[in-house]
Amino acid sequence: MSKIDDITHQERLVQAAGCPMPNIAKLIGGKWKLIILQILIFQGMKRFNALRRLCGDITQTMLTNQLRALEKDGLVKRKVYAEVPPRVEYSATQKALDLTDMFMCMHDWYVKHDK
Amino acid sequence: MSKIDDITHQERLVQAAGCPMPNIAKLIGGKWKLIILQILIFQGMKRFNALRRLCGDITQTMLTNQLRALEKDGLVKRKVYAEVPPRVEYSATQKALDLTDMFMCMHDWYVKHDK
DNA sequence: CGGAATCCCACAGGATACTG
DNA sequence: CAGTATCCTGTGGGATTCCG
Repeated sequence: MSKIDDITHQERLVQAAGCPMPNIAKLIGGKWKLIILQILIFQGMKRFNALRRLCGDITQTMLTNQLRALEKDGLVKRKVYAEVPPRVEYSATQKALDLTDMFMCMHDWYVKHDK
Repeated sequence: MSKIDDITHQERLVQAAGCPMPNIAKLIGGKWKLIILQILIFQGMKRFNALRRLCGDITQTMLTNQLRALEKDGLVKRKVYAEVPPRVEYSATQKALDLTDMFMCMHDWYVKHDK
């Protein structure tokens, strides 16, 4: 590792030490948000009921709530088609896609320690 | 990026897509665990009351609970000194230190999107 | 100082029914 | 199909007290 990279790394360490976790928890905390985001980020756009099935045993109400919150925070895009029966498609925004690295870190860590 | 690196990256993406988030949430979810871990990882060993102050307004009971849970999951080391008054020091285990990358990802993401 | 024991409650999360 | 609208419950988290 070069000297400049080393300095950059140290700087990132210092910065990360002060990162406000409560703010992050507001965005991606709770029982379902990471699950929903993982699906939309790695599997792409999904319709409501498809997402519902992939989430496991989440209820309609809860899925709606979580999706609304994620949408409000700019993590999920909601596209409604004017059709009958109705069709609504959910997908990850760029902001959500930028969490890909974090998900991979989590996965690598999980595999290393708990698999 | 070389071809082999590219394949590795693709493979990591596929793997991460199936990473069980509920299991991870069990380990580092909830209101306090990420905060506690962040302190111990980036600031090193802390005594109980020092940790308490750094956490903000966490109660003794809750801090004890969270530390016990983290210790049980191998994320926190607890060292008791046979002194009067008692002294207990908490520190991050290697398993917790391996979360450093994840914290930096979170921080970079937070800075990019919400700072 | 660093807890354990108790009691307590708001609210995250869930079950059910109804609807455009 | 993709939602609301209600009502309900469990538990994550908190306040207080006591203790070695």
